[in-house]
Amino acid sequence: MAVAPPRPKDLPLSALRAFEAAARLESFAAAAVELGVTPGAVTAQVKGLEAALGAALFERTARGVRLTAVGARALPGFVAAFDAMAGAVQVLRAEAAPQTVHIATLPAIAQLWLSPRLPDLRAAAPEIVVSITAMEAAPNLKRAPYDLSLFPGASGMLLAPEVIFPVCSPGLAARLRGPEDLAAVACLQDATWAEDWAVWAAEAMPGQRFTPRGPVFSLYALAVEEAAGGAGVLMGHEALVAGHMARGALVAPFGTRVTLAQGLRLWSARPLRPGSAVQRVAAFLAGQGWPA
Amino acid sequence: MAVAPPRPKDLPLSALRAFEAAARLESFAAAAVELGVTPGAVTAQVKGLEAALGAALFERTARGVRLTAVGARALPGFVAAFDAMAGAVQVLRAEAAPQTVHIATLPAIAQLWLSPRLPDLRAAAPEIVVSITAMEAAPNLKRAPYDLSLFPGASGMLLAPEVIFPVCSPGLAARLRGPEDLAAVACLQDATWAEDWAVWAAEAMPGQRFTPRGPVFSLYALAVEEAAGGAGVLMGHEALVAGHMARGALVAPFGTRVTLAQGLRLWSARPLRPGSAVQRVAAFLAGQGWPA
DNA sequence: AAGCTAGGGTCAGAAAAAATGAGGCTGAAT
DNA sequence: ATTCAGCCTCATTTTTTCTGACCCTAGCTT
Repeated sequence: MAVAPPRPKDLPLSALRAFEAAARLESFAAAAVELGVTPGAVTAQVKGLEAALGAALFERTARGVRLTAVGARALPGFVAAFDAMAGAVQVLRAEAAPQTVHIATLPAIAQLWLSPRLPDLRAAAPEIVVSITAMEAAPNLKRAPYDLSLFPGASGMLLAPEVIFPVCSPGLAARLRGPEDLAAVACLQDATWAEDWAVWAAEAMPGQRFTPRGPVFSLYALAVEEAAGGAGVLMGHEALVAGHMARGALVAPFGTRVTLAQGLRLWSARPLRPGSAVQRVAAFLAGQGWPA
Repeated sequence: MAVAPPRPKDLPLSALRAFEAAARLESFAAAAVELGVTPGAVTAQVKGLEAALGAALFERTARGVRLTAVGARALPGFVAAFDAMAGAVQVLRAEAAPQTVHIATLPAIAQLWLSPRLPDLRAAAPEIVVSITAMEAAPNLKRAPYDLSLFPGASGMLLAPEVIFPVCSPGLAARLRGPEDLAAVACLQDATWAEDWAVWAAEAMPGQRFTPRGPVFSLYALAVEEAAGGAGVLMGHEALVAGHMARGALVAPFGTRVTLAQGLRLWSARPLRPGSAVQRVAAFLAGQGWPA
């Protein structure tokens, strides 16, 4: 005979997630990217939340959004809550699929560094399933569903230093006497490492202005193939062109090598449990010495 | 020119919420009640989550569900995460509507204890909006969106002891010589406090079996009105019938009063910030002495 | 043994929520 | 003045979620 409980419904979780992302990133557009939706969806979610609360959370300007005092005071709790949620999801995933390891990395690293090492890894630990996701920028490991990330950076476990120097096919190399000959050939560039040529030139040709001319690639692995095919000179990252150099497809025509401050580094989302699949994969990757 | 990121989509939050509730309560049916949906909806959510994970989270039996080892290891993280989320929502609500206080209580307490005191509260703090939600059982304050809860219980701040004794209209009282006369009149009962008569009878008529006969109400306030109208004898809760007794509508025909172990108590969801609307309302309620 | 009950499962259809896509507005930077 | 990045709106579409009705099983009751 008890009456139906007309309870005040709670706030929708998805709207809270949109608020948290938008507030943390201080941008609806950035939040939309993070959440994988369109900006309009974020607008709608936040608007719905504000309507439910009866208070504004953002101040909108033509240049973007800024948190109101109310929103700013509420934000830290949500950041913590969603961090905790993501952590719980990681634990759940690990429990559900204890032999699967998810790795996030740059496309170039995935193809040129990680991929050649996978056969050995499979041989060493055939029961581990390695899942690799390529992306342009390192994910927020507190949130994204990856166990390991492999990116150039300044902190984390160093897997290989970043040493760069021009590489090209042996045939093309025969026609290059010195760095000044670069002006006469195509200099392949990669969009991800747009600064490479300038950095190297500053070392190899001090005082001279050098503007590389040649095709720009968005996939470094493709640029490597093109260079091996004789299309031009590419700024090689040692860790990524080592395979091609070892089999003679690429050679270094000049002696100048530049070591970048950041190297290829490994991060883990959470402390590695000894014996876990993640820990074993990390140990394998860390143990990959660099073939001289 | 960057390729569209085909990212692995995260687990749906609503499914995680269903899992958390079902796992914590160890019952899909109970989770459905807590979430305000039908059991079928919970089934579907959990099933979807299990499918996404590729692992079973519950063992189903005809008598209910039990967590699997995987589910059990994942649960604590989700409980913590949803607690944090609810806390963040509370903060957000408080920031958005700092002058609103949400109180959860029994219907009977709402009508017979709280309601008569609201005019004084409004007079003392007219800027505070008090929202009262009646429910059958005390909510989980860590989760439910209430600032204060007012229920019979053993812990929390005592607002009034629970003293019970029979009450009836003055006219009916004149025909009652002693407790044994109760067998000849209607004994009104309330579903929420089904044990009241037995408890009181054990004290007032030791050794005798006493089974109250009379209508059963699911709304105590209605039973009080009926009793005042002469419909029978009701087991009165002092804090709730005081108003009617003060104006003579109800009288206590017998001298035996029984004090229950638990009293009317006030809980708050989180520490009271001095000067906050919640703190002021709590102080007002706590300061309500009991008219002798 | 038959009936009852509590707790889950399933399914089709309905309802609600969320997302899209196209167009518009604003103000800072060029 | 023009461009451009960001946000807003709105109608429409897509996806998710929920319901409602019914079935199934195991433990109790009668």
